[in-house]
Amino acid sequence: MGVTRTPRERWVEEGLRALAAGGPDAVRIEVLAAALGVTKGGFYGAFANRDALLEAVLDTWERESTDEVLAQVERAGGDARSRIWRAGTLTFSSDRLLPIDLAVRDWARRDEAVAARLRRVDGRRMALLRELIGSLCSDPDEVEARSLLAFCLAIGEHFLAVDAGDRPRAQVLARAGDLLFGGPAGPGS
Amino acid sequence: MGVTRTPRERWVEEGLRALAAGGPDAVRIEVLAAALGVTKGGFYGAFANRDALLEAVLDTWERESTDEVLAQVERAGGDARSRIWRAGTLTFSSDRLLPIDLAVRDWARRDEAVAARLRRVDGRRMALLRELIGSLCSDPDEVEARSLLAFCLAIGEHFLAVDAGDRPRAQVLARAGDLLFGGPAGPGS
DNA sequence: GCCGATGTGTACGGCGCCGTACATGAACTG
DNA sequence: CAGTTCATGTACGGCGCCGTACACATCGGC
Repeated sequence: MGVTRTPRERWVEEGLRALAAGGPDAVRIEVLAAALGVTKGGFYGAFANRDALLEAVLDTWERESTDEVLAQVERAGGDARSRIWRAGTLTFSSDRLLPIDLAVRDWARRDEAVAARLRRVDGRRMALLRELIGSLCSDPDEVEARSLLAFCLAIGEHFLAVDAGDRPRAQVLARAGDLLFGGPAGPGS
Repeated sequence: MGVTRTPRERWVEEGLRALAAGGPDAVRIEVLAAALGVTKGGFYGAFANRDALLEAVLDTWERESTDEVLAQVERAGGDARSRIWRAGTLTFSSDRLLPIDLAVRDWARRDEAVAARLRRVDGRRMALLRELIGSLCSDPDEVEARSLLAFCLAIGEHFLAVDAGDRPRAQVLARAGDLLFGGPAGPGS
């Protein structure tokens, strides 16, 4: 029997690349095939159609963004502040996950099924933030507000298009982190 | 001479609608024409091609998002906190501007010319925030951090997909606003 | 009312893509 | 070495869209 030269994962991998680079409309079977150096002939052996590929792409993204990130944070341990930082870094400083995340986030505005997935993912992320910030701050309303701010900072920072002004972006972000996780306003730093 | 039944502004208006609903890929001339109840015949009298329409669409968005919003804020007056709130509301609670803004923000990730426009727009918005928050807070580093947080909150809040948890979103946002603009941590409220 | 100018409908060629049908060829089996 | 099987190449029909060419109609000026 012939060898499977292009198994599902390779299509998914290339699909993730295309999604990250150009959004869901850029996930074109014939384009992916060309990028993989094959024709689309074998695609329909691995997937029923384009939508099935998009589902598989989202499955992979969801698993990597939640289970794998949370497992790594758990494994590395550390105090609350460093866990927050690690979770944020793994998700939003990753050349792999970040652009996919931003693309999915926009996609979710137009597709309710994608929005439902994103709610699951963001829900788990917020749960982690609430838990960790809850150990730094006692007022539950304030925990919620700080968690939302932290998440919005992590996301919004990448959608924002401001030239760094005079200050380096990293320094401003560090200062913002102080405000949220225990700067002068917090319960202790 | 014939009457212009479908002047440039109507194409631009419909283009903005399509952009807001489905991103730049959804701005299809034949689709807009159908929505306007005409054929694409007249389009190429008003525009050289599809790209020219997209430019005009962005021009309109940029003008409405900056000059018009800033003029309204200026006209209405009020103290710093209420001006911030008004600017945010005009931009990010508008059924018209908000979805266009989110679509442009994603588009900018893939198109450098769009990114440059967005930098101009966000730059003017951040300048306003710096100025207003600067009147509430003296430390310039902290002004920068709070401005960035405020902007990220305004943007990220709409890209986030979290079900409200137990608390109503508006209440959490209000609490976050307190943290940024003069809650217990601020220089005075 | 007729004429020329101008906006729009219609028809066309081309392109890129989807999904299907079938041919091909490579690997395993005996 | 022949037969079977399976992944892939190739060819095709269809669709939606872009941009062009041209016919038509509608209006202004005379």
